[in-house]
Amino acid sequence: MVMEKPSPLLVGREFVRQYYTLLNKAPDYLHRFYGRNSSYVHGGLDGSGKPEEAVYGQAEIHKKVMSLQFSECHTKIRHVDAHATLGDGVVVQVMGELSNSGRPMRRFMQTFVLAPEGSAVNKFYVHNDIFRYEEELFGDSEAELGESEEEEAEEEQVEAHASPEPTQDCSAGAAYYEPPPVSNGVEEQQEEVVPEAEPEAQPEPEASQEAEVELSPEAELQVEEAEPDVEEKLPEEPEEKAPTPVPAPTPPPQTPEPPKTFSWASVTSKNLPPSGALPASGIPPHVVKAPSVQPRVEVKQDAQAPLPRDQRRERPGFTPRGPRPDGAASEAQGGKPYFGFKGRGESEGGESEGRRSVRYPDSHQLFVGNLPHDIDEGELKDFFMTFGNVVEMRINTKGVGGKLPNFGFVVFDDSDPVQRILGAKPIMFRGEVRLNVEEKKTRAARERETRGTGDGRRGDRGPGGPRGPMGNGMGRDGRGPPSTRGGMGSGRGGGQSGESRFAGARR
DNA sequence: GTTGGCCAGC
Repeated sequence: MVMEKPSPLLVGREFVRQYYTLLNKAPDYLHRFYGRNSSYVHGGLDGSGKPEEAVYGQAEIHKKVMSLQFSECHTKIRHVDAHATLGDGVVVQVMGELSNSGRPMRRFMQTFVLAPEGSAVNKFYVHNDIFRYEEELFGDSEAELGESEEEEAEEEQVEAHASPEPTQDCSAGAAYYEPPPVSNGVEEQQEEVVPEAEPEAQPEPEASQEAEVELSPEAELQVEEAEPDVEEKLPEEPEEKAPTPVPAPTPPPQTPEPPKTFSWASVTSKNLPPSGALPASGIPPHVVKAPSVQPRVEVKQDAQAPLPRDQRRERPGFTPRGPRPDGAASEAQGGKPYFGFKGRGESEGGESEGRRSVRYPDSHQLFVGNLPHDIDEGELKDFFMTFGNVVEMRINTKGVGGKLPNFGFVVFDDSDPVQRILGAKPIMFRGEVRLNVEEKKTRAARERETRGTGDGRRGDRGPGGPRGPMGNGMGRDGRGPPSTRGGMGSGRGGGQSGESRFAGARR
């Protein structure tokens, strides 16, 4: 009842982020997103030039994925649409470009149907994944001009084999076609239709209207993985769902032990993502392309090993934990990275609710100066969402005497985006404004700088070179370390990439 | 032009 679910868009976006990150970093684990009856097709043409058919089931999907030999797969996401669909699922459509193995970017469109993973409210698995390269279908002929009948025919074919049975679940539901009692439809629309109008910027939860009723509350709690491993799987969803005649053929996880609810608390920040659109405005759409080389996805290790706590708090995404929930034990490696949100009604592991319990280390925060005066948080957030998951942000306009020195802080759930951004300077906003992005400094740090600049080097970066694995985020400010709980990421070596970049690069 | 807000104990 109480558990509010995140908006479809939010789900979609986070999923997209996780998916393409995994695709980049550990494609061999990609299959874990899928279930036993999932369908998967990833472009390609068969011998006769027809689009390839889908494969079904996690095992097959794994094979398929492996055969595709993803390597250093980079993705630029141009747009993400996500709608609530039957059976409490979410259908996600992604348009973007993908480059595999250093080959040139190719435009694609990909559609996912995320089905709820029965036991818990906000967990999903990929039930359908349909990926097509634009060029393969539009390729040589100008498809857009005349929709020749050939094409239509072709399309039909595709559908024909592409979905022997998975369609069932969806279409079956369609038969009923009852306007779902759920409020989804509503919020859904709001989000899309009125992206900008959202009251997101407000830190105050009150700002909510129908739409974000569900989000704002949990926005406050950053539960992260502060909570124990225990995932509470609710026996069933108290959610009011449509009569779903055929829920989902087999949300595989009938097993009483879902791998682990990945807490996406971080995702649900106080700001609602205004729209699914990425700032195609004028920026380098670095989008989801995974950060640095460091395979931060320790997935590799093995599915069973308990994750060190600090790893878990990084990105609540992959780290597949348990054995496969779906009983299809034979298939490749264990569990699937179901991804999910942690509704506030859900397992908080006894956390204090409504309170943000985690402070983000400076290394996750980015100071952004030289903001246009008319900017609003939604816009800025959208802008930075292309680099990573923006968890919090604030635009500060403590104008001095009428002038508005516009600056703000963007908080990511990880330090990688910050490093990437710093490494990607200059950051152009709206194609014309050069944002002054810097690692957030604390006053102490700045003072130290201003006076103590003894050597040319801007102090405090590890004397041993630009590599201090934990030079970031640990008690730099002399105000005490972020505390056991807040001190995240320090264990992970990744993300220090652009370091040398911003040393000394300030104004 | 410019680096928030902030919890909290020996």
